[in-house]
Amino acid sequence: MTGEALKGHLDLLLLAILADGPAHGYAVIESLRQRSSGQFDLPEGTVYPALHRLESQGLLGSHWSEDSARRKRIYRLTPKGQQVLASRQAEWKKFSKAINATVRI
Amino acid sequence: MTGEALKGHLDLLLLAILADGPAHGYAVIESLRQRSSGQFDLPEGTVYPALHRLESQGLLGSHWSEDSARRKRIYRLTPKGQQVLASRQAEWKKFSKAINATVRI
DNA sequence: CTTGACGCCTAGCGTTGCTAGGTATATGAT
DNA sequence: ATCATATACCTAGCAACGCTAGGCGTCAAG
Repeated sequence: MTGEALKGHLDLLLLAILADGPAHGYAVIESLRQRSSGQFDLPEGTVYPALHRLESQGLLGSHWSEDSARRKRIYRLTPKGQQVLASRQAEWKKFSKAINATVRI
Repeated sequence: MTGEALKGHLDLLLLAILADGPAHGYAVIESLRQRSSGQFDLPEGTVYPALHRLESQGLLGSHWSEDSARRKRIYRLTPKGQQVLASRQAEWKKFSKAINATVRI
């Protein structure tokens, strides 16, 4: 359903989800689905590598939760991640405005 | 400036430009730049292959203009291209709404 | 005891925008 | 005359990224 449209915008989505508080990968996928009313129903093979990428870039931190029998890797936004989120939001606004202006919607 | 954000949305832009009438590749690039106020300043290596792809998909037709000394390949929207443009526009609206809902803008 | 939800992972694929290079004509400045 | 710039086209190959498809393991319900 999404085609290739998501490319380059997934980071914004993940950072925005985690700006509401720490969460593990599977929960992120559910939040994505709920907030978008089912539009973003992303496979794990999309989300997990993206989270790893964001962590390797220093935008996310993670730790393994111990209180549950099922292992969960909890991600949280770093200060750098918050800054990048803000700039990604601004970029998205400019981008979508530019698309609308070009397509004349 | 665009990063990878454009991926999957270029077709929409090109179809929308050509919906205003036939044009050659170089003119399409200029229209893109003007309509987006400079945001979409795309290299030829991006636009020309994309036009070829759209033509091979039957969304565009083309012919070589003879009246000018400089050769120009004039592209025009096919009926199929108009249909696809309409659905791409609808997809873009849904997509941008879903992003805004997820990011909470 | 098997199905399904939960929860994680990664190798490799396909698409796509872009870089970098090439060709050629017209125009304006030096 | 010559050189730079704008116009106008092209393509091989690169890099990024979302996704498929597979795997591993826990837990609850039927």
